[in-house]
Order: sequence, then structure tokens, then C-alpha cells
Amino acid sequence: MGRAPCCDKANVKKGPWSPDEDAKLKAFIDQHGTGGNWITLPSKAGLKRCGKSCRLRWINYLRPDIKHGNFTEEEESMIYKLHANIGSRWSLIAGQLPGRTDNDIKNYWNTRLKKKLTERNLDHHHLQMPASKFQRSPSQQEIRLSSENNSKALDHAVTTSSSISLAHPCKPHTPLNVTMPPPDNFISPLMKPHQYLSSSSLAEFHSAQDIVSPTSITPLMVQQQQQQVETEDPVVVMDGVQAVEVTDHLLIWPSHPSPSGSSASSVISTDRNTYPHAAAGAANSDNNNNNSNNAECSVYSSEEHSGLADSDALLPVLAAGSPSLLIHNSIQPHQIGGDEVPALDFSSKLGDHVVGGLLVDDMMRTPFEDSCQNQGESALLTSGGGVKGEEFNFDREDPNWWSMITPPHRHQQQQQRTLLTTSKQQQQQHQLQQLMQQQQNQQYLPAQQQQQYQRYEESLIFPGQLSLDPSSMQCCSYVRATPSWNHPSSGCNALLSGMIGDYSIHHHQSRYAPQLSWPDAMNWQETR
DNA sequence: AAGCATGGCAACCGCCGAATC
DNA sequence: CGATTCGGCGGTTGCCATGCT
Repeated sequence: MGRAPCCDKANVKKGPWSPDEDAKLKAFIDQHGTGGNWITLPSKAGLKRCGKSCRLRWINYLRPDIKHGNFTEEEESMIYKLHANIGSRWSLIAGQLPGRTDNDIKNYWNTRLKKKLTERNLDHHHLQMPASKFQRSPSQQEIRLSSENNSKALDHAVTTSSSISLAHPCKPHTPLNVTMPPPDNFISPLMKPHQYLSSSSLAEFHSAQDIVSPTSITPLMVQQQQQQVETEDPVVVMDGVQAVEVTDHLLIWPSHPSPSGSSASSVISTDRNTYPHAAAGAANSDNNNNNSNNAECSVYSSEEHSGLADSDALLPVLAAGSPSLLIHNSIQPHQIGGDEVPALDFSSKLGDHVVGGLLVDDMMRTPFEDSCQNQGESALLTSGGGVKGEEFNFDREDPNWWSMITPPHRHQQQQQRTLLTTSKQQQQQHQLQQLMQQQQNQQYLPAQQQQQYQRYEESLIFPGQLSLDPSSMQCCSYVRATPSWNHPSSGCNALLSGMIGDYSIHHHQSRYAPQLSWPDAMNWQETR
């Protein structure tokens, strides 16, 4: 049962508005505004219309900032993406398209875009990604087809939130006690495959990587890749493997060889144009690295989307249990909240085989703890955060490495730098020595607070924290964007965690980042 | 030229949730 | 705290223009 009608239906005019009525309504609102009450407006304006009808006429037609006329390609693309992510939330979609009303967009979708989308889906249904544990490489026929259907397939990846599972040789995760140091059977991100995989699993892992051995790359595939790079076609194909575009500036190559030929189970790029650009540097990096087993996943960042997107991307890689991470290129200087953040050369700072996922900031501690305490679940992956020029010079062979990367430690590093910039240098040196001594003793925090920080860091790094059911390798990740960084990529990279390894993202929460547009709109209800 | 089909779009309807009484 | 009011939203309808036969 609906509520009572807002007006006397017998005495109100319905149907199309006459120019005279339009003029009356416009004149009244121009002079008095809507007054916050549409119900009483018609009588005041001398109109025999329902208040709701007046409101609709004003909002959808008479409002001065309405944009009439055909939709541009950019607007159309935006509608596709938003509709894929949030469905028919027309008012939200309209909020992203200045001058367009929800009614306009709804009509445009129903009369044109929906049909177009249906035709596309029929055309490239066969190009959907298989959700196998180890991703197979595309067949020659598929590669030939991909050249023709690439744009359609890309559209499909953008306009649907279908399950995309990428290969990752991660072992079923073991839940950890969040307040205790890692147990003996903990799988560290620093470990190499032979350290945590059984011999049979290891063979399976190498076998899976052999599927995409560089020897299978044909001249045709290389030619297609070059053509893709040269043209403005948004589809990115690297060595014959087509990237799946997840967002505007996030691409994943499944089961892909690294540019030098060493195996990489998956490749993430933060920009569609970045991978080819980074390839040269990556090749150089690989030349210095003869042990291809370490290259489980390569992360590339672009100049445009450096820093935030890059650091975000590291988290899910580790969360998925990546035993090591090879970062080929460095990120560029970038701005965070008006502060210049220096470029970080991960390779020089951390060596070729670096641990990412430490690029988190204290700001995310609270959301994490909220999640654990209030929801009683340990499934959280935060995204965003960053390191403001700090170095991580921890010894990865140190069995206590996880305790060396806690925020207090980083706070002290910051204190050290601050002290060095003041005039009383001797005194500072003394304080610095004290700090360093304190740091060595790891007595910088009360035990309880130290455990909190440990728990925080472990949750981000330890793969076990993301697993709800280790036997099935199913995972529920609560993905949140950071509250304080109004960066559109914040959160989206973390969503990738659901695509690396055998993860599923069941829910996306963003109440900590209401100012973000698209992550806020994301609501992935995904099961496998 | 007339009749019919289709597309586009303005407008309406009824439900929902927040605010108010 | 329940009832009422109101704004907002999404689904749907119906009119009009255009195209096709």
C-alpha cells in the first residue's frame, strides 16, 4: 500500500506541460526558489499541477544547468562503467555526469545502451576468462580472435563485474592468531615456492608456468602486440596475452611471462600504457636477476598513476601469498595531500626481490581494528596508504622481520630525520643513539600496544588473515578505501586481491571513504 | 498517401526512507 | 514511538515523431 496521494488528483492537470505553464513555474522559482516545499508551490505559482509534477518538470527540463542534446562518447562510456558497477542507480550515475538528469540517463540506457550491450555480450561471450586455478594461455585461435574482438572483450571486462580468477601458486591459507607472532608453519611472503610448496605442488606450479613459456610466443603475437601499442586501441596485449582491464588504470595479465622471459604468474599494471613503457627497464632488471623463481608477480606503475596505485597493488599480491615480489621500475614523485612525496626506487632500496605490502600508513590502523573488534572477522584488506620517503632497510633473512616494520619503528625513523635537521647536532646525535638503542631493544612500546601494531601489520601481510576457510581456499575480504586520501584508485587495487589467487570478494565496504566516487559505488557480490 | 511499427522521451505511478509531528 | 508528510527514486506508461511497407 502506498501512502495517500500528495494532491487532489481530480483537480490537477496531467500530461505534457504547456509553454505557459513552463514560464509560470520558471518565473516563480527564479523569483522565490522552491522554498523547500514542492507541495505548496503549485498554488503559489498559479499552477494547477501536482507538486511532484512541478518538481519533476523543473529538475528534468527547466533547470538552467540541464544539458540537452546527444550524449558524448565519454558520457556513454561512463554510463557503461557505472551501470556495470552499481546497476540502475540512475541518480548516482547522474551525479557523475554534470548536466544530465537521472531520467535522461535512464531513458538513454533503456533505449540505446542496453541493446548495444546485449549485442556485444553475445558477440564475445567466448572470451570470458576461465576461472581455473592455474590460468591457461590463450589458444592460437583465441589470439587471432582477440585481435578482432579485443575492444569488445575489454568493454566486457569493464562493464561487468564477473568473476575473474588469476593464477597464483598460493597454498591454502592458515588462519593466524592475530595477537601472536607467526607460527612455525607461517608462509612468509619472503619465502620462495620451494620453501612452502610440497614437491608435487611445486611441480604443478612450475608446470603451470611452463604453459606460458616464451617459446610459445609467435611472431604473429608479437606483431599484434606492436600493433596494439602503436594504435589507439585501448586493448593492451603483451607477448600475445591480452590484459584484463579492471579499472581505467589497472590491468592484469594472467599467467604471463615477464618481458625478459622469466616466469611471472601475473602482472599488474596501473596504467594501460605502462607495460610496454616499463618493459625495457624490466628487461634490464631481469638481466641482473638470474633466478626467475622469484618473479611471482611484477608490478608496474605509471608516471601518472604512480605511488598510490603502485603501493596499493602490492598489498593484494602479498595478501594472496606471493612468496616474493619483483618490482621492475621505480615510482615517480607524487603529491599526497599537497605534500611532495619523493620518488622511491624500490629496487635500490630493497633489492631485487622486495617485499611490498609494507607501504601502509598508520591511518589504516583504526579501520582495521574496527573491523576485527566489531565484526569479529579477520578478513580485511585495506588499500591506499603509502610511505613518505621512508626506507625499509630490514633484513629479510631476520626471522623477526615482521616486528621490524611496525609503525612505531617508522615513527622513530622519522624522529631521527627530524632531529638531524635541527641545529643542536651533538645533542641530537645523542638522542639518536638512544633511539637506535631503544629500537634495537624493541622496547619502544608497551607490550599491549606493540601487539596491536603487530596485529595490524600481520593482518595486511600474513595471508592467513584473509582466509575464512583454509580447506576450500575461499576467502572473504572486506576491502576498504582509506578515509583521508581522496584518490580514486584507493581501494580499487585492493579489489584485485580477489582476483589474485583463489580469493573471492564478497563485499566491499567504503564507509570510511564516502568522498570517493567509484570505489564507494562498488559493491561486488561475487562468489565462485 | 495511409497504416503500422518502432524509437525516443516526457511524465506519471507507487514505493521507500528520512524528517517531522 | 507510531503516524504522517514529503522528497527522491526507479520502473513504467503513453504520446509523438519518424521510418518502413
